[in-house]
Amino acid sequence: MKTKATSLDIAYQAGVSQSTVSRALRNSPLVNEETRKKIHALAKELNYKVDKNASNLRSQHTGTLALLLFEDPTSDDSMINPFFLSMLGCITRAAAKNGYDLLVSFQQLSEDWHADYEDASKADGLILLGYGDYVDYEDKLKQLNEQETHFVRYGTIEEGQTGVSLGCDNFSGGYQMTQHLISLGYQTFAFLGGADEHCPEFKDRYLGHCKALREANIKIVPHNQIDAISTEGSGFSAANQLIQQHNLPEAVFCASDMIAVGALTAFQKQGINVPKQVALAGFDDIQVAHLTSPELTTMQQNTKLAAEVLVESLIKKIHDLPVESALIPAKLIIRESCGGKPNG
Amino acid sequence: MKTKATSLDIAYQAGVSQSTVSRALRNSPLVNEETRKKIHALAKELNYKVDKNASNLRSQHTGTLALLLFEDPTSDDSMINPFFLSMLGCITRAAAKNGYDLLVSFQQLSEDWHADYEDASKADGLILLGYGDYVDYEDKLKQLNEQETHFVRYGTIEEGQTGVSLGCDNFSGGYQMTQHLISLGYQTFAFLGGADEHCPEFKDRYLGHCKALREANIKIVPHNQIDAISTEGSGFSAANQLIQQHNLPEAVFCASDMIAVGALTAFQKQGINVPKQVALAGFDDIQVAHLTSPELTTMQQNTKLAAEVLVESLIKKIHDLPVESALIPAKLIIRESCGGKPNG
DNA sequence: CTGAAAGCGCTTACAG
DNA sequence: CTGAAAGCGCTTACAG
Repeated sequence: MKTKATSLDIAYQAGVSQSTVSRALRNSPLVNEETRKKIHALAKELNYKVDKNASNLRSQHTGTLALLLFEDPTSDDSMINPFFLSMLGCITRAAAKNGYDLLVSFQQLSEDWHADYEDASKADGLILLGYGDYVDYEDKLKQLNEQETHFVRYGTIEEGQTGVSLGCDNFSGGYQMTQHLISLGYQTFAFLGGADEHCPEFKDRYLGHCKALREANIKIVPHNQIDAISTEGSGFSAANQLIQQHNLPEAVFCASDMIAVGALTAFQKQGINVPKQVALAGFDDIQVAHLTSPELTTMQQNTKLAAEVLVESLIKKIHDLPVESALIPAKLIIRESCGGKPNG
Repeated sequence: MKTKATSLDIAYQAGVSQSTVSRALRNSPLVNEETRKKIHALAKELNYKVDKNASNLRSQHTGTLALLLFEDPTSDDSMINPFFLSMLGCITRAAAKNGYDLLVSFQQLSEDWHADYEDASKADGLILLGYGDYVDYEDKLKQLNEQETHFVRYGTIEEGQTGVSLGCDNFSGGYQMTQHLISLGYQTFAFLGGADEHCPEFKDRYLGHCKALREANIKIVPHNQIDAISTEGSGFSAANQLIQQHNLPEAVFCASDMIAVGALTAFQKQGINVPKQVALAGFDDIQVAHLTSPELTTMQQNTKLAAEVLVESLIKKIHDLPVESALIPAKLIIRESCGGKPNG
């Protein structure tokens, strides 16, 4: 085994003290330009890198962010929700852009996630991501807060909730989509997706949906709201249940694209044409949304922006700057699955 | 700011030495069962976690793996290749299963990736992932090897290559798929995807394709191999180029599903029916493959297994155990896009 | 601008 | 089974 170079080796070869090497490497203005250059050259030559554990231990911060991804326990073990996977990609980029490393961890198993990362000095702060049932997590979030652990979560904003939450404007998204469907002339509706406090983002989408319906004097049919989690299989089942109820509505708004994709298959298997016999809309604008046939009309979440806001807010929290919860607007993407004229 | 509990705090409260606390917390058999329990209880009460930086520094290993994801520089900035995103998910799981944390990093920018992680004691080893142009990287890999940095890469296996490589059996995959197409009665073929040393996995798929063709005495038409990288847009362009060449072949084998998805759109825009007028096959079996219409016949990569092998091999390397390069078989998934009878 | 010294919070020989 | 002590490789007051 080769032995790794340390700052002492460099100090020895440069004929300066170890402190000076440390300063030079961090480009402290306290160091003479020439010695600084000499030391940098030597470091490069010896393939020296500052030991992160040592510097973290000494300076008491890590320069890394931990992303904790909560998965729907019911979802297929091998598959991660594509929306979160894409968020993960954007967050990694955003973290790198801000000079932080990113530790990624799936959290369906560990019970101790609320403490494992920042408390163990693995990360300076946590990003919580997932269609998590924050009702269940609330206690742990409280505990995080008491321990002064820095965290931000991606999700809904609620009265009196613990910590900072960044999220998509689900209510307005549900509202906009429904208005669009109404403007297309549809009169009867269904909503596929859980709508209670255990799936708060879906609930907000549903509430926005209902608001648009009420404004247009369209009756809300309670049994046309059918629970589903964000998987194809769940969307498939929910759509089949809807079909069996008879009186198929003219338009079906799904709480997520994954649900919509499953519903699309269900309709097509029953010989029900989308959009001619039923209009179908999703939410998220994941990649598959424009690859189905018909292409899916949906509300686009701006994952890149969301990731940046998440990372930047967390960094602010780490530096004890004030951060507010905030909503990120969703954008209506009109394609083929609802009839009307596609705009993109 | 609250001050974090240290092992000394626990030692004080438990009335033992700090060494004993350290031992107890790592469940050393050297510690009396009762004191062990007392210390664990105290740790929980005080919300104590072992400081990773301190323990890593002292023990000289990190318990984390770094995943370096090389992206096709030409691909859309906001979008990560879905195949690698799914690998990422599986690798995170596999790392967790083996008790390691995972540091994730995209590497299109940094020049120093070959040293940044293990040398800085951020990780015990590196996983290299991406349709990377390993021709360009070879020098850096050599350097990694010289520094005795532990790494494994996901990719092709080549004569005299540096380090351990795990990958899909692309050659056999290309061969199998082509045999399947031939068995369906197709006589003329195109291959969409780069086939030179800069995209070694595509090249192997192409070589397997050619072997099957030769065995069936089917002429290989060089201008029917059209370069493409693994994006929809590139697949779209390649298919359009093929269409403009006239004499559309009966079957088009795409080097990846993303290419196939783009090609499908191109064919459909030109009113060319898939599979009636042209059969279309992909590779990877990414999620969208079964959502297109017609559903895509493809070669499935076993991402879960690949991730586990990758992680386990790297861990072996870290422990200086011998590791061999290995190929993971791909599986033919017959759906609709090539005609014939779907099997699943 | 530079150096000597302390100390971050652990793990691990060493001695008992 | 337990404790006292050294030391991992840095950063950072402190003194000059």
